[in-house]
Amino acid sequence: MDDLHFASGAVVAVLTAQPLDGCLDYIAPEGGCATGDFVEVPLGPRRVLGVVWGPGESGLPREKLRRVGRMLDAAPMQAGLRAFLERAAEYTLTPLPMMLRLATRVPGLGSEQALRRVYRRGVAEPDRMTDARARVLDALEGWDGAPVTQAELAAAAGASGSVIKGLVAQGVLEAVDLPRDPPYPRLDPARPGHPLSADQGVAASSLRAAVASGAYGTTLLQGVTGSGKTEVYLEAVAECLARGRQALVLLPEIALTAEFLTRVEARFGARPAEWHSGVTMAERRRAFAMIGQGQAQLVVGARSALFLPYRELGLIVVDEEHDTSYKQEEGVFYNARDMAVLRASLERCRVVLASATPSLESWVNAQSGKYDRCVLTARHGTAALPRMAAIDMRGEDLPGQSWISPSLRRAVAARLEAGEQALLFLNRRGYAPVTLCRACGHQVGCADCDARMVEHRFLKRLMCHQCGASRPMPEACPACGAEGRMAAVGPGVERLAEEAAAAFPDARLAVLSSDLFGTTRELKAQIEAIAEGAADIIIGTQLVAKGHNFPLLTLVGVIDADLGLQGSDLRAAERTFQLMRQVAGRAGRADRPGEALLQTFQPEHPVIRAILTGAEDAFWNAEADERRALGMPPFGRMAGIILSGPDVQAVFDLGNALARNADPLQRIGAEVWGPAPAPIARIRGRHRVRLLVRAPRAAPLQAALARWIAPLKLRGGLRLAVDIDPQSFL
DNA sequence: CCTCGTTCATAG
DNA sequence: TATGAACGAGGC
Repeated sequence: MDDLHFASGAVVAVLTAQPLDGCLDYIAPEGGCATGDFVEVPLGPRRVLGVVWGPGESGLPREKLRRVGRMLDAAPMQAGLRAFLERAAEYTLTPLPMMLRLATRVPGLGSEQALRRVYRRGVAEPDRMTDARARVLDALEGWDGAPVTQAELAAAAGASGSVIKGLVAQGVLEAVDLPRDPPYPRLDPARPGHPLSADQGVAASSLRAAVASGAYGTTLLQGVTGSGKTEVYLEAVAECLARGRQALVLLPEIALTAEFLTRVEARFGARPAEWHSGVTMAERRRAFAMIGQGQAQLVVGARSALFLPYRELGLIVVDEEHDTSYKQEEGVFYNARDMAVLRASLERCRVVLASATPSLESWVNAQSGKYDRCVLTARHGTAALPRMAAIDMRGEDLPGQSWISPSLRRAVAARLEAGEQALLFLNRRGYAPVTLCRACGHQVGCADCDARMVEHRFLKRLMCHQCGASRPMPEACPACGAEGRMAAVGPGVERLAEEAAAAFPDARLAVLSSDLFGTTRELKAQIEAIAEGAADIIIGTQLVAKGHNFPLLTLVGVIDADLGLQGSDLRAAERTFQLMRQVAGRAGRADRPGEALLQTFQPEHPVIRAILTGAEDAFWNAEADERRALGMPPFGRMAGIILSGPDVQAVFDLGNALARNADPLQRIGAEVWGPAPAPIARIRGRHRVRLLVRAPRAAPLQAALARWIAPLKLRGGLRLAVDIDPQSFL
């Protein structure tokens, strides 16, 4: 994408962030403009933000065009980012203006750079030295030349602002106006890092070499839990910074950034820029501006950080690359891991995908040689990998309404005796997954969707885990009216906690489930307390699998290891494998290997076997083969199903039906990303809703849709189009 | 006949 | 998205 300059009066296409289909043509302003310039353009009665995108393209007669309003004070959008937005829009079947919106979501873009007044020592001497004046000058001395505002200086000196004013009037102090957003402190890549093990050293130097080559490439950094992946990729970051290019580290959860920032500070001597939904408006504005000026060397952020205007990006790290939170399923649908690869390929930049349990796509790409691969086998700082074993539930004598097998119970008791911590893992929130009436057999379902309601006893409510609806726990059956006959069926973590409390009355229990904590801060505090030994038994859902360390933990018991294997979900096996390995990896400490026990009814199931033996390659091979047999390439292409019609309700009904009842699509190997909650566009009177599908070739997808949709009766002039991405960048 | 609320097309 | 035009219901 070349940068073009347009003379005043030329016709240019301007991309706005308005919900249109594409660019609009305008007349270039006095003094001309260039591609990438941020401008303000008239749109109807409004003035909106836009970016000059290229030469005019509509062919409309000149007299119908309006003139670009004014140039905005922001670094022009570079060709790399513009190309990225275009390719990403194509790939995710998103209108380009919506992509621009992702890249311009920052307050005050284009408004005058605000100033702040700071003070430094002037040439004059004070006419009289008073106590307060001396304190001010002392405080200024102690500030070491860094910019200091009046309020800061007054507070440090314990004097009022008028003392400072007085000194300024005499020329003892000098006021200077600096931009409000200060650059980020320099990171020092030359500082010595953590000492690396032999394994880590090999991986680190290969990543350093890859970054140094200054070319696009992707490396899968695969390392078991505790093998020290972070130290290794921080070496790649160091290499990138040393070469004067910017680095981006993506993390799946905001909760993990605080700890990571501390590690960066320890490694490079200062804190990097941060970008995620929890960052304040002022800090966002600063980060956006500094990244655009190349004054932020390292950015740590969530997936949206991919759309920032880096000056010279040299490295993107996607940590925990298998994590499903990288999938954005609202508004613009994308997977940040894929978009990282796309952006890097357009910026001659390196990508590092780090995970203990890579996604199938990444594994296949590494296997086929498309990605390089670095493997860390040894654990760092911990004894050894946990010992894995199955508890065959067919041979366990377990009374009804209880779920902790005698074998597991003995193992937990032994750990408690030794003063160690145990984790009971059940990936099911709430008290019981099913609530039914013993009088008529009715199962309480959700009124808004087709899922069953889950009892949450702490909250005394029924909740729908699919759509979030909730209602008070009913006394009487909603179907037959029988009083007091509602029964809980099956276990959730809350019920498991009840059982554990009865079985181990002297143990201190802690339940970790995402719905039990109001704020991330409360959750963090609880996790820290547990890590320091405030609980003997932890009972948790998949929350505990996500990157938090429990150094005292030596036993993990999985209550229902088969849970994720039911259903026709294409990724069921992959997800179960990842989850089990991640949870098991929590067990073990420096002086003592851990143990993981999986309760299962099918110990011979290939997924369970793979989890137990750690035969990952064989497992991934089998998975890849299975998808090939479905006619699906190991990683699919994106396809969009676009529903369009004048009746918005009809469009949504069908969109939801497609997303929720996606079996026919899954059977042909397509992974469906649910419909956007709002129409993506309303064009020429027709609403459009789009589902995104990672799919096999177009033909089977189209055939499956036709078979499926035909009997659904398209209400209200509904139309359906299937749009298959013509190429894949991977 | 006027006012209010809602729906709908439209933007260069 | 945000605006204004168009329309219909209801009040005076």
